[in-house]
Amino acid sequence: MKRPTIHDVAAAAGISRGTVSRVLNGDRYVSPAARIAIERAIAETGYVVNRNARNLVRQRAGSVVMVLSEPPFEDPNYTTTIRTAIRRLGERDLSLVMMIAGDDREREQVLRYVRGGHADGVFLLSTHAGDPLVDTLHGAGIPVVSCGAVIGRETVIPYAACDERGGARQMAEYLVSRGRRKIAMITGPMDTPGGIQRLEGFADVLGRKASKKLIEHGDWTHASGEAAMARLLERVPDLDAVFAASDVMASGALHTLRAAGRRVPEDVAVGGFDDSSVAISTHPPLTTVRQPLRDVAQETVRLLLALIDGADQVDSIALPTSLIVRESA
Amino acid sequence: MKRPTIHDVAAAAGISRGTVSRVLNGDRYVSPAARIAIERAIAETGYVVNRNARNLVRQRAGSVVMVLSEPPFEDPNYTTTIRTAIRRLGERDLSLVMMIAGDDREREQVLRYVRGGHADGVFLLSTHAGDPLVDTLHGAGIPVVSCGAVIGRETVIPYAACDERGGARQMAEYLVSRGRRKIAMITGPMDTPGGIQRLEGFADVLGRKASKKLIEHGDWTHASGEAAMARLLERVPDLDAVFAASDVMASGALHTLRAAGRRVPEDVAVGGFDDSSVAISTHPPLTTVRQPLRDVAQETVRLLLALIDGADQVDSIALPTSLIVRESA
DNA sequence: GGTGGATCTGTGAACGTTCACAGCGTGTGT
DNA sequence: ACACACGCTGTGAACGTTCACAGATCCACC
Repeated sequence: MKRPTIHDVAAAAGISRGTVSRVLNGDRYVSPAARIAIERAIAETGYVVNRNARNLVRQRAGSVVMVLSEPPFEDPNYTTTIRTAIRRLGERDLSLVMMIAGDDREREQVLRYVRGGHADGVFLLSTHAGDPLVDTLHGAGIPVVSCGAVIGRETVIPYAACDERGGARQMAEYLVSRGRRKIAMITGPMDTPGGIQRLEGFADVLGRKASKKLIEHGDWTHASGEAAMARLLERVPDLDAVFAASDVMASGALHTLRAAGRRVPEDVAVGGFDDSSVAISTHPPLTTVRQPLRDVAQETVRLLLALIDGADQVDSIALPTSLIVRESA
Repeated sequence: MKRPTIHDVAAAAGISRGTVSRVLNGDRYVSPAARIAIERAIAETGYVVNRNARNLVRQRAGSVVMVLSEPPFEDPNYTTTIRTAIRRLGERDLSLVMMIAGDDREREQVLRYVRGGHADGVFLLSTHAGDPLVDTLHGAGIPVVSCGAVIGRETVIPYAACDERGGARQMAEYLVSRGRRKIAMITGPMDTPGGIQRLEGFADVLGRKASKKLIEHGDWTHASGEAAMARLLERVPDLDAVFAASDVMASGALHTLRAAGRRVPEDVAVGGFDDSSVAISTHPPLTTVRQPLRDVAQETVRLLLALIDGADQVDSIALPTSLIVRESA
């Protein structure tokens, strides 16, 4: 009934526990005979190392905590990121613990968890500008990385992200190349990298044609896309294209455009961002910008592992996006 | 630099570590004076209990593992479920470890993890019929629950789920009540509860009108919805309604219908299931069945906690769904 | 044949808790 | 006056590892 310990394995193999520990940890200096005997004993007894004991003596946690921030925008990307992170961390025998840092109580909980040494590293996801947790965690002396830049802390928290600005440029250039003259934009919240940098990329291409009149801000939701589109139409009735900083907001814009009697893409071209599941469910399907989500997650983990392994500095990285042309533009 | 231990707290408070441990764990039999002194010492030193040491001696893990199954269907529901689970488990100071069980290697990893005593319970998510992990985990003697029934193991693995069958009945009844006569269905995979039970609910209402001709199977994807709809149209050109077992498949059906020149809902009414983010991004927005996702996750956790606390049996539970009427039907 | 370096093994201590036990006052009932 | 329960406290052992150290064996080289 009781789980076998290293002593049981040692006894079964007729060898001391020190040597068992050595083969467990892949030390050299173990005779082939001992190794074989021990491996057989491990198989026979069904022994599995007790992580609590190991981590206790090693003063490590054996896990990484992924911190999600509220509010819970419907982000279909989370799943991919989580899966990828689990995979990569698993290869190093690190488990992934999930935590939420929505309110102060939860932030406190995360901090206690990390301060208590229960995690070897922190993986931030969708943390927004000014989140107090960022500095406290970094101050706690534990490796912290972010999937997507943390606005205002780009130099202190290493991150992997897609090239937001470049992706927006791709879309803007495409719209221009299709002969659109009055191109509006619905941005994300201006305290997120996706909000800020996608607008920058848009402005890069449109130059002074990207006037205030043609810019509206949303909050990533469908409803905010609808509303922003309505304001744009009222202000600039003759616009002939709109670039929404997310597919979900683009689908909101689509609804407003349809209600206003505009045809897409004939009258107004619509561009999205993310290539999420909604991109193919709209009518017409969205031309959008795809993020290399898997690679981004993978690189984020790589940075974190490097930090955990003792690197005192790592370089943030931006991965290229690709334009997915469908029927909306 | 070193983290303070219980000894440091004891020294700072001038009391033995036994008493410190007692206040840490909320024992009675601690004098008010001692309690105050210790609480101050804890605050002063910034002490946080070392979970590895605690769990080692208690022979517990202090965490629950949530097992995701492949393949990675775009399921926007995951995020809600994960968040809710984290919240509820956090209240009990249990952390949530995520694992993937897609291939044999990963299943082996999960098993080793659980067998090694690294988890106090297992939370299954979207496990499909015949997954070998289910029996092995259950056989390992660890509490296992599932969010959504595990087909073929309904009696052995307790679960919380939405009332799939009832939800499908709601939709079918609604379509009938709106005067639809030839109602088709696009089901999910028949080795999932959503696939099987939503079809059952449909059949409950339609009776022998639910002929083979009017049933097509999909695999939850957009593409499969498109294809199934095409087959249905070819076989039964005069159908006047279709119920897809997921919003994503419904959006695929919508595309096929539009391509075939059918108007929705005038010619063909379309119903979905899930009320996911795609439901409002389609044109027209989907009439669909909403699952009480948060409650389902919450109940699943409740079952698991009961099991962990020693209950030797708990009752599975199905929560009521609600019909969300939009424009597609 | 002695010295010294590999290679391999066993042992004791440590990691930071909890828990059972024993001990000690203090009051209460007989 | 005695026993006894009650409230509270300190101590030693245990949990299952790893790690540093010391020792043993073997071989090669001078």
